[in-house]
Amino acid sequence: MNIKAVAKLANVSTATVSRTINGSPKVSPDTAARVRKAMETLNFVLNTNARALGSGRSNLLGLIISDITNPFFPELVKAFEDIAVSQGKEVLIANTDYDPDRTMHCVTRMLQRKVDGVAIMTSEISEHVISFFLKRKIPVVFLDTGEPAPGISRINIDYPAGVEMAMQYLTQLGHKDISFISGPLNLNSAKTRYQAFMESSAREHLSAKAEYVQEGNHRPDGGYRAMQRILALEQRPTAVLTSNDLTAIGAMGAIFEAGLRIPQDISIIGFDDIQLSAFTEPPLTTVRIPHKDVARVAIEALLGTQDPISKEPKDGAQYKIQPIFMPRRSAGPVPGEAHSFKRRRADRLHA
Amino acid sequence: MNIKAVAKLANVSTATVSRTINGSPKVSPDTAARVRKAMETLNFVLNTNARALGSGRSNLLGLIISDITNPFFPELVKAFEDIAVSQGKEVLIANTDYDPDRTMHCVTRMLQRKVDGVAIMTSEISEHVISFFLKRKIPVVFLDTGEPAPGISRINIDYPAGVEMAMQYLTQLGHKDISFISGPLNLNSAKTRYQAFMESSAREHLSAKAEYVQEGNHRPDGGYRAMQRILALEQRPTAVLTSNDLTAIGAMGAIFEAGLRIPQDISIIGFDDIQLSAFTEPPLTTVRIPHKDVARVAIEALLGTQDPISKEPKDGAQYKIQPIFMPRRSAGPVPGEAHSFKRRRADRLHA
DNA sequence: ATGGACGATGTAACCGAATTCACGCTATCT
DNA sequence: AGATAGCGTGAATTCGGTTACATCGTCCAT
Repeated sequence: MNIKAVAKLANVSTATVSRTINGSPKVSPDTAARVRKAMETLNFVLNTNARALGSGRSNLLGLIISDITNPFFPELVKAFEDIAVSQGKEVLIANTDYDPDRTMHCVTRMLQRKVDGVAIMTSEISEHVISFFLKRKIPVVFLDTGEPAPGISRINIDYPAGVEMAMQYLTQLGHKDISFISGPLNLNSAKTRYQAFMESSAREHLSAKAEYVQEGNHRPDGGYRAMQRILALEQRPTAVLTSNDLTAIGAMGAIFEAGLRIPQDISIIGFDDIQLSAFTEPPLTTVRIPHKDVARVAIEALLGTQDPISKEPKDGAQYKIQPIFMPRRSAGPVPGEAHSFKRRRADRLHA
Repeated sequence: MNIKAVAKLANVSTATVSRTINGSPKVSPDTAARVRKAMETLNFVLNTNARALGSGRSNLLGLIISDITNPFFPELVKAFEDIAVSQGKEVLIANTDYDPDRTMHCVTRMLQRKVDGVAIMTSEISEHVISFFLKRKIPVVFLDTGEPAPGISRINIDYPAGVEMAMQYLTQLGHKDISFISGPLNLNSAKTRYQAFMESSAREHLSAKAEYVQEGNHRPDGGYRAMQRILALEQRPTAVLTSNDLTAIGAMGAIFEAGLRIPQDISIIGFDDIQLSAFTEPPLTTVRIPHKDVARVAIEALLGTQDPISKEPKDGAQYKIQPIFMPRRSAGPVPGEAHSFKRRRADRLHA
């Protein structure tokens, strides 16, 4: 069941078999046919390990994410994988669970498997780790982190713009007291969004009380608990912005349990736009991160990143991705004021 | 940056380096230390491909799922990965997207990478595919499919029991007209649940009208549309059972949009118990598939499946996993009847 | 003293492909 | 006819580890 057996059966050398497998043009059509038939009858399966070893190329793209349990990531993974496969690449997924030890383990795995490139979609990677890849001339693309640096492509989601859209929407609906539920603030990604909120908040001259910002954990239970704390505040905000949809959904649970209505009593806006957000009750108004674009750009950065001639990594390109505001029904006019606010009907299916 | 360089620096043979890496007991402690220091200073990273090729073992466990976008699977993946890593194995994930072509592609990937075992968590694999693994003496464990066969371990979720629990719960609340939203009925997994529903329905002598069963697609939008069809029925059912939580959440959207209340006007029960189900409004009553148990048993089956002496696969063990009924708030008494039904309060956090 | 057992290490074959280089054959040009 | 180019093919090397087997002391029992 190896190339040698195929070669013997087809009465050619192993080199010819290898060439046939790889679609080399310098194999005559009938030889190729003979080889293919031999592979067929032997049920031949290529050994990827041997191929990678022999050729020095693995055909693998690494994808490091923080938490596969957060629906945003599977959606991203799927998009990434679809594109990668269409380019003849495979994907190696690793998740860090926000844990530095595990992160290091993920990086090691990528290195060990000799990936052709890595997309790092978690910001919890200390910068010095990058050098591991750079030293080996492995293209890297980062989502959403840190300073520009030579040789590193970065995809930046324009969080400030996203937050601004949400804030604009809310202020236009008359909201002045807007709360924020952040992710765990020891994470860079969470800090970025938090800062965007603070800046926008200041720009709009809103009351940015310290207790208006509560820390969640990017998961529903964190949003639930954070919202409970917010609801217990003396001066309750009329709107809440959350750092991701999961948090928002958890927060909605707490709001309902307090006997309040969304959006009549309190408005809420999420971030990410996961599939389910269109199906909550009410459907969640959110800021979509266009994950397909992210995936597309990431792969483009990875595969286009090597100068085809010198094989040296090109200088890292910087990409900026614009979030898209998705008005649904969880955010409405501030209570007690008459605003024209149209309820939308069929907004669940056409996301 | 290969073993040879390390060997030279540490002044030993490559064999000794290899032994050190693999923790062989027959390396003297100080030699091992010397080798390790050499690896350190050279920033040595093992080449997994070469290792796999040389040793014939890949240390990889394959995991084939149908749709990474359905939150049930990431939860399963995570559990599986956690356990695998604790056993020193890595996980290779592949998803079929319910697509036969892609399924074949997944199987090929597993074969090519020479996995040490495969957990097939999608039922959309034609039985003949198994022979690919069996022929190569690769342990296989199936979730939830087909007939017992020698050499194949199977994990069977007791769907009939799960459906029965839900049905019992509903009938005790007075429901007689119970609808079912199935998965795509061309899939085995969906058919299994559908049949369980039909049998249970018959057992309870319920009106199993044909139009009470509507086909979804395992995703929210399918549940939404299916529910719209059900709501348009002349005699509307008072309760709906769905084939998974995603479907249930979609269906809830349709119910709310029709101006109905859950559970006062209509009860709904899901299947799976994904994280989010505790945070919908109302929290979703569902039948939990204990995914951690599934993962644990799967790995146990895979790793324990080879006779340690003969290296022949042992006869496939059969495991049965009992679902767990999770009463929350989306199912209540049949409308118009007085039933004692206690609303639960803090059921979101303690899933 | 001697043979054997054992522990630590080295030597070299091997895993299954990819790839370089050489070679033979045919077709074309002068 | 002889030089030349090109195409299809094969032999042999290489990739980076693992591992069976060989080697060499050392220590102990006889």
